[in-house]
Amino acid sequence: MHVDEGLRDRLIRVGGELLDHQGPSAVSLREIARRAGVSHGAPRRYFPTHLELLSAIARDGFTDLAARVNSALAEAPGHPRARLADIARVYLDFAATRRGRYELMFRHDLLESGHLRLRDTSLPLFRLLTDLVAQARPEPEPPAQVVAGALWANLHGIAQLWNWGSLTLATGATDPNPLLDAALTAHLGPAA
Amino acid sequence: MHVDEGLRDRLIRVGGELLDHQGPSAVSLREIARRAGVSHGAPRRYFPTHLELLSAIARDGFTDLAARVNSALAEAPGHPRARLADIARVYLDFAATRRGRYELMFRHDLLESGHLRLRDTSLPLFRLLTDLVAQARPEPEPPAQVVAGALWANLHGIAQLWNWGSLTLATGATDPNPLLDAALTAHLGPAA
DNA sequence: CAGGCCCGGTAGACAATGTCTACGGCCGCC
DNA sequence: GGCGGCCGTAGACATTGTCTACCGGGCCTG
Repeated sequence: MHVDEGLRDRLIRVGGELLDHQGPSAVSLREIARRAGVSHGAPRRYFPTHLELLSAIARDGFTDLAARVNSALAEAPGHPRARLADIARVYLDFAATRRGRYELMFRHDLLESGHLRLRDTSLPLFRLLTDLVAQARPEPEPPAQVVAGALWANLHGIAQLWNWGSLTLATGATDPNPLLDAALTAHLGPAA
Repeated sequence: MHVDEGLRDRLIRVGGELLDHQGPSAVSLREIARRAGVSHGAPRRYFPTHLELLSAIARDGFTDLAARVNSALAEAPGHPRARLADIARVYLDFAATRRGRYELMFRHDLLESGHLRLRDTSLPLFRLLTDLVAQARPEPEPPAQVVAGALWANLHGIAQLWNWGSLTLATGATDPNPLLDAALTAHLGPAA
């Protein structure tokens, strides 16, 4: 595979592999070019700046995350509340499994240099979250958007704090699932 | 003031000012040295590596945050639940007001290069959080540590997602307070 | 009081990186 | 058949982090 992909796609792919294998600090423009077998100036033809290439890689991560969420939902449909729990688990697993990717995806300087509209890529996922929250919680207050936002923030916070071990240090826990369950029931009420 | 501070403290201070005024990308070792009026090799006497200087600056941020929390608690004592809300507000305000500092404080590579025990600096704050949660929630399940962890994660997530505008984009909100209130009542029950 | 030592800072070098510019080859098209 | 535009090369430049050699002056020691 990957036989006749253009250089642009190859750069994104190689950069992604580098990110996943060697960590975010290894993803330099020149190293990507080296591994792609081109000169250090070549990427500039497709990505005028280093940040734009990183944004493209991050974008790739968002679509991968969305795919995982969708496939998880497809194979085990259930109550909205159960589906939200599934999404949450996929989210946390993604953050823990593909740390570098996740970190890159939420780098503020990438999100703010919005040429590639990175944020827009995460919007459909949030919309799905909001819809499921609206179904799982019939009460009108607080509005589903607010609950969904708070829940997303909670997921994100758990993922981050867990990933770098702050929570294990503070709580002595060896597993983020109790935290996740606490967050889910806090925002959505008890399961089933 | 700052008349007879040693170079070590001056580097931390100048670096912090640089961080607050010009953003995280401006905080280079050489620029700090320049602004401190010393040669580019001077910092090495006190900080063997760039990351260690950054860690010291981040540490400074944690002590500042702790000071703000304590002063807020001192001037308006109330029920544990109200105090938690105060802490949360201070936390979010800190993250929004001193963005660069906050970002630096939670850079995983700083937290992981634990020579300076950066994480330990945030521990007392978390302990305070846990104690207040235990007082505000008499129920034994889930344990206070878990609730405190989930709440902290939620605060952190709100601060992050809010800071780079993802939440305003997704929810159209102009104020993070509804999210914060939703999170607080979700984890701690309704106010007063 | 003299001499050596070490602390704290200087200065230069080095590799690596991101960005910019000039160049070249190769393709297809008129 | 020539020619123009796409795509990649190659070299330069400033900047950064780190390393090493150096040095000046104050302090302790003899």
